Amino acid sequence: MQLATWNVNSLTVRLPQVLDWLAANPVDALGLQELKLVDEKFPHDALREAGYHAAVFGQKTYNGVAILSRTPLRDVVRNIPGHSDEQARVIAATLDTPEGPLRLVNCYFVNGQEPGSEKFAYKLLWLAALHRWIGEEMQAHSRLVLVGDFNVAPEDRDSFDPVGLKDTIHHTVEERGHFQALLQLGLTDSYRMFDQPEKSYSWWDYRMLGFQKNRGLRIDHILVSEALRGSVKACTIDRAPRKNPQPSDHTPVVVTLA
DNA sequence: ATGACGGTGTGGCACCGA
Repeated sequence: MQLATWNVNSLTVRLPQVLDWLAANPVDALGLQELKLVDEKFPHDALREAGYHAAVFGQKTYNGVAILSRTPLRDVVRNIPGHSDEQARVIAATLDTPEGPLRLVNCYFVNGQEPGSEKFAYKLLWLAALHRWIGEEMQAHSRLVLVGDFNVAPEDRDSFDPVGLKDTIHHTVEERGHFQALLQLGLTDSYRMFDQPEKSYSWWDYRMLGFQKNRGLRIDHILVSEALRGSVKACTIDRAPRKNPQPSDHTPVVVTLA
C-alpha cells in the first residue's frame, strides 16, 4: 500500500491538482495540510467521486488538515488530546488493512517564524505536547505512521544552505532535537531508509526562483513505527506537482509499504 | 535589513507562511 503527505497551501485553489495527482498516483491514503478552509467548504463530493473517504479538521484562513483514504476511517482524533490549541493542526485516524489496523497521524507542525519569537515558543510547546501524545498513541497502536509538514529540516543535508541558514527557523538545535526525540520513540524517517538523490527537498520558496534553483528544504516527512519498518519498500518525493501552473510551495512525499 | 511570491480576508491593503 501507499501513503502520502502533501501541504497544498489552500485546498480551494489546489483541488484540481489534488484530483489530478490522485488520478495519476492512486495512493491508499493522503494526509493534507494547510487546507485554509472550514469543514463546511471541504470538497467531500469531488473526493468521494475520486474514490476517497475523508476525515477533516478545517479552520478559516489558516491551517486545517485532512486524511483521505480509499477505505473508511475510524477513531478520528482532532488536535492533541490534553493540549489546548485554537489552531487546527492535527488529525489522526485508523485504517483497516489486510495486515491489520494502521494508525495514521497527520500534522501541520507550527512554523515558528523566528527563534526567540512568541511563535517559536508556541512551536516548542506544541512539539513537546506532540511528543508526549505520540508516545501514548504508539503504546495503543503498534502500526503507526506519522506524516505531515514538520517545518523542521532534520539535518544539514535537508537544507539548500545549511551554513547560511544555521540556527534560523527550521534549522535550530531545539527543533532538530524535537525531531530526534520523535525518532527516539521508535519512529524511523522512511525517506532516509534508502539511498536518495543529493539535494532532495519537499518545499521551495515561491520567491526568487526557489524551485528553479533548487533552493529548498526537506521538511515534509513520513515516519514509521518499528512494527512497520520492515515493510517499507520505498519512499520518494514527487517533484512533478511543483512544476504545475499555480503550484503549492510543497510537493508530495510518498511511502510504499509491502 | 528588506523584499521577493502566493493565499486569505478584507479593503484600497495587512497578515502569514518557510
